Amino acid sequence: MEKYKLGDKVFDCPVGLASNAINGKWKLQILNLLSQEECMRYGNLKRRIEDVSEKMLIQHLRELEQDGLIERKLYPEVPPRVEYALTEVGRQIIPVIVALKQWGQLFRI
Amino acid sequence: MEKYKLGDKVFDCPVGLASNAINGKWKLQILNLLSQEECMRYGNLKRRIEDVSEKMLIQHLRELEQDGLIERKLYPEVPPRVEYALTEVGRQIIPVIVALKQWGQLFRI
DNA sequence: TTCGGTACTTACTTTTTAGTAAAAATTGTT
DNA sequence: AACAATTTTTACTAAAAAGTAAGTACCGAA
Repeated sequence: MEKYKLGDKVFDCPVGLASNAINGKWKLQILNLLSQEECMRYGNLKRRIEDVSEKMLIQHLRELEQDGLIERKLYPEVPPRVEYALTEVGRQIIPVIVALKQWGQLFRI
Repeated sequence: MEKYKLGDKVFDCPVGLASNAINGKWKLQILNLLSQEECMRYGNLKRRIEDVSEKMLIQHLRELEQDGLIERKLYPEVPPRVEYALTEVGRQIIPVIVALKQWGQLFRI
C-alpha cells in the first residue's frame, strides 16, 4: 500500500498528510499572506493576522518551517530582521489557498 | 470592511472562514470520500477512514452538517440506514480537496 | 426471548492547543 | 547608563479536541 511521509509522520493517504500539515488555527492565513507577498517579516505577519498571539504565530511558523513549507531568513542586524517566505513545496500549495479563498467568498455578507 | 459568515461565526477574511470549516482531524478525509462517491453510509465511512473513532466521526459529521457542507438522509428502516452526501456548497469545495490531494502526493514514498 | 445489524450516545480521562503576560537578547543611539 | 526596536522565549493557566470503552435504540427473525 502506498504511503506518504512528512518529517517523521507517515500517512496512508495524501489528504491525510495535507490535512495534518495545514491543520492549525492560523496556518492557512499565514500561507495565504506569504503567497501574496514574496516574503514577510515576523512583525508584519503579526500585524496582518488580527488576534493571533505572538506565541501562536511563532509556533505555527516553526511548524510550517519544520514541515518544509516556509523558510526563515535571519539577517544579522540590530534590531534583528527575520523574513519568512514560501519554499518550493510551499508554493505548490498555493492552488489550495486560492481554491479555499474562492470557496470562503461564498459566505460574504 | 467585508465580513464572512458561517452559521453564527463571523470572520474578517474568507480564508479564516474556510480554515475554520475544514479544521478537524478527519474533516478533509470525510469530504474527500464524499466527493468521490455521491453518498456514503455511516458504517462505510467508518470503515474507509482508518483509525477514526465512532465518537469523532459522528462529531465531525454533525459539524459538517451544521456548516452546510454535507447532508444527512435517514431512511426509516430496520436496521437503520443513514446516508451522507455533499450539499451544493459542499460540492463547491471539491477543487480544494483535489488541489490538496495533488499536493499531498508530492510526499509519496 | 434473545440475537443481529446499524447508527449512534454517554461518561470519563488524557492530550493537545490556545491564551496571557512578562522577560530576554542584541547593540547602536541618546 | 538607560532606551529603542524587533523577534522571540518562558512559565503558567484555561479551554478545546481527541481517545476509550461501554451503553442505547430499533425491530424483525430465529
